[in-house]
Formats: sequence, structure tokens, C-alpha cells
Amino acid sequence: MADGRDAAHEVLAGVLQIRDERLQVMLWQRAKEPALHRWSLPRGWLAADEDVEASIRRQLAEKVDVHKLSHVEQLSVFSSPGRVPDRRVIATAFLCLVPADVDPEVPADTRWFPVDDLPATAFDHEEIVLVARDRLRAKLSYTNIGFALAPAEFTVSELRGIYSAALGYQVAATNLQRVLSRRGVLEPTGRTVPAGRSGGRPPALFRFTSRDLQVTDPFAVFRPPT
Amino acid sequence: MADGRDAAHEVLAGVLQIRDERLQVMLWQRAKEPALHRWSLPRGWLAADEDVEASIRRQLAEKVDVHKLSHVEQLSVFSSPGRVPDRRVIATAFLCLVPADVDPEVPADTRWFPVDDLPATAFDHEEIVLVARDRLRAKLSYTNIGFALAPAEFTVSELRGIYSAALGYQVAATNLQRVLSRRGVLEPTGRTVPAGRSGGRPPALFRFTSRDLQVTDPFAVFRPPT
DNA sequence: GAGGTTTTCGCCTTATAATCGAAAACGTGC
DNA sequence: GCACGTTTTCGATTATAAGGCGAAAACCTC
Repeated sequence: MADGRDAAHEVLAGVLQIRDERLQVMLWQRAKEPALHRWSLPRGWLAADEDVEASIRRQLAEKVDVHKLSHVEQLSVFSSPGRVPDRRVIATAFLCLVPADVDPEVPADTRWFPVDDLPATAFDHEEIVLVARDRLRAKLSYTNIGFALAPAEFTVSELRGIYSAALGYQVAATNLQRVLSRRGVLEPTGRTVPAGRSGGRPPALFRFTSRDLQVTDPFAVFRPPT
Repeated sequence: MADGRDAAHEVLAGVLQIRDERLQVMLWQRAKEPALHRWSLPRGWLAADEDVEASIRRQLAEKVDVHKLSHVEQLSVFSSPGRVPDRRVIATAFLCLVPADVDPEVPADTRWFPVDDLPATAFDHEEIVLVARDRLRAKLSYTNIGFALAPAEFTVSELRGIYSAALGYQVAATNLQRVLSRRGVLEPTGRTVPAGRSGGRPPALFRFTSRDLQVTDPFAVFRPPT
């Protein structure tokens, strides 16, 4: 109808994780038309008794252990009339993150792909992956969202690797540590790596001070006088 | 159904403008149940042949001259099962901005309210207004979104008033000018105000260099090496 | 214990933002 | 016309945040 009362509503998950030093996204291969054999984001229909966030968590539970998700945030609505053939489907897309130190079990039709080297995707899913990627990259700059990509504890080198992979270019370890420390999002645990076989000085272990998303407002002009 | 195929989809507009030195939002008073006499955001049903942004522009055209909108951006989806009584309605909310120097004609049931002093609103519309307000305030810090609140040309004092009203606290004019100039988002027109009856030095006129949204990434750690 | 490796830290430079006060450019009143 | 009040503008200075670099620390192996 012309009043939108019959629009089907789906939820889509862009699940991102640092794997093999690259930012990768979880996709599954369709076995049916339309978009046969193309790669799709995890998805599902919104149910009557849930909001979109509850729905995306329920859909993902069929793919991975939802407890391994370290962050879930709404991205955007995709609603072009022709984005899915034959019928009208409105999609709410999410950005979901998994820490780098877990390897969730996934179904046989599901694989990880680097976000900068995607296979042929179904419908508008490539665009959605890129929106998810860009949102993550932007938030790495002005929030503590690194906590969702990193393990609970990590060395500065490991964190550098994570940030470099997510951003797509090398960042300096020394500066990364100081910037995040000054902002108060990073703190030392006081312990170091057991001094195994690295051949160098055993690195100190760090953790994020908070595992909730916090923004750091950098511009003092626009900050209220303290 | 349990698959979301019958969810009604509405679009909601948080239309913000600086009026009387305050950040205000456009609301209209409902004349029917539910939420009789409560104040509501402009809204409408998504039609079959339009995406959500086209829809919000169409809905707003019934309230104001859409050409006066200087910025439209998607905010978020609101989808709690009980957000509207009796039936399931999914909402995509938008942030819409109007420059401070226009006073659009609005219907008789429509008024402007300061976002920090709202009347009794319908449904979850108060929450949506606050999300719109916070999004605007955040973007004032790291984008050139001021162009959407300011007239085409303005003095530094006027711009200071606009930023102060939008942010809810006083900002320093001298610093505002230099920060925005350095970022390259502000430029002088070369002309000054006709030297009327101000009693002081006639202020220079400025304009924003672009009327498209541009973000300024402040953190060089996270910036690729140039 | 000498030499290689990785991490950590201090020093210095650069970039950006904030404060402050003086000078500029206008009105008004005498 | 000129002193005075007003508002804007601009330069000088300070404060804060970020980036680069090399030396020192803390481990390993031989």
C-alpha cells in the first residue's frame, strides 16, 4: 500500500573482526535465488515482539555465540525500493564487533573476507559493509571503541597491530599508547607477559579502562567551560 | 506475523532551528487519540515507491517549504514493540535543519519549542528530539554543520550566537572564528555590514566555504601519513 | 658476559586551541 | 572637529595535544 503498512523489515549484521592482521567481515553464501551463490550478510526478519537490536542478536545467535560480540550498534536504514528484487524490504543494518582473540565457530556456508577484498555480494550488502567499515574507522579516532576489537588484556604491540589493521595503514605504537593513555581509556595492568621466548624485553600488559563506548570530545572551543 | 512482513513503517522529522537565541524544534499538536493534545514530530507513512529520505522530504513538504531545509540526515530507527499503542510501528527518525534567518510558514497546529523545555510529547518523541539535539551538538564540534544553522552570510558575532544557542553554553567569538578559519570551513566575503546604527566597528561578513557536510578528522595518530 | 631483539621512556618539535589586551573602525555628543 | 563609548578585529602569548626519534631497559641466545 502507499502508506507503508505492509513493508517487510529485515535486520542485517556487519560482523567485523581483526583476523590475520586484516579487518574482515562475516559473510554466508546464498544457496537459493535470488542472488544465488552470492555472499550475504547475516540477516533475518524482525519479529513482532522485539526491537531491531534484540532481533539482530537473535539472528546472530544462529551463526555465532552472541556472547562473543563485544559491541553492537545501529548503522543506518537501507530502504531503496529496488534494493531487493520482487518485493519491498526495509533493512536496519548493524555494526557488530568481535574481539581479535576469539575464533567463533560458524556454519559451513559462512566465511570471513577482508573488507577491502570482498567477493560478489548479494543485493546492496557490499555498500553496507563499507558503511560499517567507515563507521568503525571513524570511531577509532574519537572513541574508545578499540576495546571491542582487542582482547581483554594486550600488549602495546598487539594493540598497534589491531589499530593498523582496522584503519588500513600503519600507526605508531609509542604515540598510540600515549594518546590513549592521556585520554584515560588505556591503563596498565601492572603485569607483564611471562617473559617467554620472544627474545626481547617482556612487554607490559594493558587493558581498556571501560568496556562501554565513550566519546572523547577533542575541541575545547566547543567544550563547556570547566 | 513473526517475520516482520507486516510492520508499518513511519518517518519522523526532528526539525531544528535557532530561534530567539535558542535551539528550537518544530512540533504539532495532535487532535485525535491516541496521545490526544500531545505534541508530535512531523511524520508520515513510507510509500511504496520512495526510500526513507524521499519520504521525510515529502512529509515535511506539507508542513514547510522543503527548499528551506539546509540539511537532512538519518538519525536512528526506533522500534520498541510498545512505542505506539495498539499496533506495531517502526520509525526512522531524521535530523533536519533550517537556517536561522528564515521563518517558514507553518500550519496553525504547529509551533516551535526550545529543545530544553519541551511540552508533553506524544509517544517516544521526546527521546527522539533529544537524540537529534545531541547529534547536532556533537557534529558542531567536528564537522562544518554550522552552515546549516547560519544564514548564507553572517558576522562573527552572529555565528557566535548561533553556536552558543545550539550548544547551550557561551563560546568565545575570537576563537570560534580562528578555529573554523584554520579548518578551512569559514572564509570572509570581503564585504562588511553597511555600517548602520550599531555604534561600533562595522563587522565583516563571512560565509561557509561549503554547504555540504564535511568532517574534519582531528587526530593525526589515526590519520594516514601524508 | 657480549651481542641481538623488543619494549619503554624521555626529550624535543610540531600542530591546534584558548586567553588576553591593544588597535581599528565605527557612532554620538559636545 | 574631537574626545568618548562601542563593537570588531588582530597580534602576542600561553596552554594542550600529538608526532618523531633515539637512548635506556629488560629480556633472549650463544
